[in-house]
Amino acid sequence: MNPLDATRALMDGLGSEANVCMKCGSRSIGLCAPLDVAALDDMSGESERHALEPRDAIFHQGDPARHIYTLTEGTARLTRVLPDGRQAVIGFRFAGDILGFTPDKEHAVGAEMLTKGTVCRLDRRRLEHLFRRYPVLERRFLDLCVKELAASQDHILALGRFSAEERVAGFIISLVEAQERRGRVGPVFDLPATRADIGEFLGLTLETVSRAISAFRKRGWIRLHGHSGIEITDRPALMGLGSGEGVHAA
Amino acid sequence: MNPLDATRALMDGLGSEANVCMKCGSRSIGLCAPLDVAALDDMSGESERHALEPRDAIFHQGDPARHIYTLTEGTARLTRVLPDGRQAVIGFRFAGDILGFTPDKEHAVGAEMLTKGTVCRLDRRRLEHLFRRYPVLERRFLDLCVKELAASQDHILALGRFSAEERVAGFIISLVEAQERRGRVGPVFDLPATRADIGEFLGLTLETVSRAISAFRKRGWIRLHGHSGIEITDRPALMGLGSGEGVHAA
DNA sequence: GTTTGTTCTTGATCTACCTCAATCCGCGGG
DNA sequence: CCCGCGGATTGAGGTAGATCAAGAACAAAC
Repeated sequence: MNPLDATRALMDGLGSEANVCMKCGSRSIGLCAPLDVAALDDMSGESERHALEPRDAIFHQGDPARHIYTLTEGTARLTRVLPDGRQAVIGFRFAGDILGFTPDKEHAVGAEMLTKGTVCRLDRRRLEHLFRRYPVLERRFLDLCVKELAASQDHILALGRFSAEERVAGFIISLVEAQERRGRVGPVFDLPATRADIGEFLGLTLETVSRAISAFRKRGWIRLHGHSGIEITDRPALMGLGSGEGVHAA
Repeated sequence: MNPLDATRALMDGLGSEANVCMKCGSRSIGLCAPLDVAALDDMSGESERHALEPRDAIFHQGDPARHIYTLTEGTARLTRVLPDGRQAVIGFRFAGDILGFTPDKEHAVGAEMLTKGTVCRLDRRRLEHLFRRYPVLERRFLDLCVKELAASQDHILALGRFSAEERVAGFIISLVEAQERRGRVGPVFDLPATRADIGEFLGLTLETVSRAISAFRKRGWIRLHGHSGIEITDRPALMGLGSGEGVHAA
């Protein structure tokens, strides 16, 4: 069921390699950022890397929450399904983000890859040991957690008070900023998700998302390159709309 | 401006009293829950208690975030205002909850009391020292943070996918559960907030909240006692609606 | 008990977004 | 090159909830 099980045999060798962590592209932004070389070496032995394809699940909603994951490459989607089948996208995650920490015994959300990528898997108990050995790691974890909480509050604000266009504009801006924080430059970037995914994230339908994007295009705020490529041509306009400046926007 | 400043003189004596923490009603549910007597004694010297009246601000959006607060008695509201004046209620907080932690230098949200109550104020830097002295405290803080993150995701789900009645039902249920976790029993409990506050929390107008509550009353799911008193007479019905069972609800 | 102000309720209308439906685009395979 | 299919776009009409407006219930002060 879980594709990680299927790929385990293939990847097991990698996990024990001495200095995988040293080569990790997310070393400078993820959980491990504050660790020194010795600690990273230690960490290599505790973690397993897994390569994943688009649409692969990292974990399912309801799975026992035995591991914590770091997304080291690629983009993932956090989803939650309701008893009656409705689905919501809780968030998107990028290289360096942590996935799967929960106070409960089971995952309340599911996580699936949107692109190819890799995750780094850590046993929850071993992480607790690591916390004891490297207090700076626990501090880092707490920081990331508080940051995520702040981001959640932004999203709550957007869902509760923003119009459709404001939400889409804010989403595009936050994506660009997330990419820039990870070193991506250049005017055109890729939407990692379909209109349907974006809609489920923003509490809108895919048609409404599409209409908002079309409106931005017609106003000359963005240019589209294929379905997923977006070039921002009027960033201030987009930012103004997406951050709640309301009708006073320039 | 900040009412804490105004009441400081009045309360300063209290803060230095040796064993305030021992008498603290929130000792068993708040941040300090895992601390032993010696640590609590230590903590007493680091924290200041403040009594607050309804509508008093604990801190304002934009204030420098120099302190962390524990709400020891009463109910508070977290709000956020947008550049154009729109306001959203990000959440409600009860005895034992922590307020005001943020990764930034300024508070991104404001916090105001809805009832009379008391808060316990801790300097952020001193808290870091305490973390070093009592690692169990940092662990506790992390736990509370992760729990809050899970609650935020629930709220995101509700705002994005729930109908007005579902949101109001879910809100009432979550309130009751929060009260019960704090020892409150009995069939009738008080809504801590006005219809307007509830609406701003749920992304609805006060009229829509009122209509939902009226609908529940007409269905015999609740009885009202004055404006804020609610007695739940059909809890399964409310829970079914409020947890996303959709049209299949019994 | 009356007054006064606040909060809540209920009704009528309006609108942003949803829903349903048709067409279009872009990309990979034959 | 053309086909086929999963997305994306665009249009037309419906609806949940917003908005505007009038009263009613409640609470606190006198």
